[in-house]
Amino acid sequence: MEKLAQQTQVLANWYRESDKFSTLMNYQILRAGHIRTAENFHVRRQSVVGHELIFCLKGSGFVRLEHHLYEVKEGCLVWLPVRWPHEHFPHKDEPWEILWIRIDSEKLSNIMKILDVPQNPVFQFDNPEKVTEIYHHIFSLMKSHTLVTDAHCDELCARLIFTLLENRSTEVTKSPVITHRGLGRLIYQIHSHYSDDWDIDIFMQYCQVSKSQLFRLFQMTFNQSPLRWLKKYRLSQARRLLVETQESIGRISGQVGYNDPLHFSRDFHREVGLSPSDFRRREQRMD
DNA sequence: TAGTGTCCCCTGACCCATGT
DNA sequence: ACATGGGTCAGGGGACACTA
Repeated sequence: MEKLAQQTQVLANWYRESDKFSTLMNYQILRAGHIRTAENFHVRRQSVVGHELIFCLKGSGFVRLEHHLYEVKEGCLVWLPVRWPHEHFPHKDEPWEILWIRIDSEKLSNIMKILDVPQNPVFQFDNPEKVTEIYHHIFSLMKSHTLVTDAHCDELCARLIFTLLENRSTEVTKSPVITHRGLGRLIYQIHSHYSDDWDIDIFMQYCQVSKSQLFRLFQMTFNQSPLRWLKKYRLSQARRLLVETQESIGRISGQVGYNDPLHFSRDFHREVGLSPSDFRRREQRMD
């Protein structure tokens, strides 16, 4: 089929100044719009205020954040913390049509961290129509600017954030149900003493099972092997310590159970995509 | 038949040395 | 602080056996 040369069509575009109404709300919508892109459409920015939530209505596109490139397919939403250097552009073969809003709120940085957006900014939905509906509802309200419409937009932003939290709750906040008594005992011990020297033999002793049974238990409960689970837990504690304290990387690596800071740095980089010091700098920049 | 244990082999994590 | 390469060995998982 012959491909027609297309131009980007801006189907809707709104801009809001911060004023006495908007500062009353939890979420301030700064910009919003609906764009049908051509293949040459490309946005590249160093830093702007707020967070952009881009929903891919049709086609597909890409976003780049912190040197990582993510594909965004039809029915997916990407959360872009636009204070960081970023870019987005459509797939050449099927340029995307997007609905987007740029919102700001002092709460968003924390919500973003809880949702693990820096590592995983793309959201997929079982029911994307629910998200589209929220965008269109916001757009219809953006046409007028009153205290009532602003309050309504605030409610819709909260609903959108709720949808994202709900969407990711299975990955982020759901604790696996631990039915095995020995495994429960082991997990409790690790949470209390995660910096101790743990190995498979000690795991087996706590659980009172053989090695293969231990692996099966971890696979069933956490969908990963015992030491991989331990490593992820230690690195999550390291992230917390890097943000909450000013301890050196070497000291933190020891506190979370690594004998070798180099080994810690390498694992951290693999898991987070940044070195521990870069991660700390970035988190401090966000506050 | 489901649950569990044993054996065995390959992979990759870890440690160390070295360099930037 | 971080990267890289090489040697070592524990982890991981498949195949099969055992047992209640």
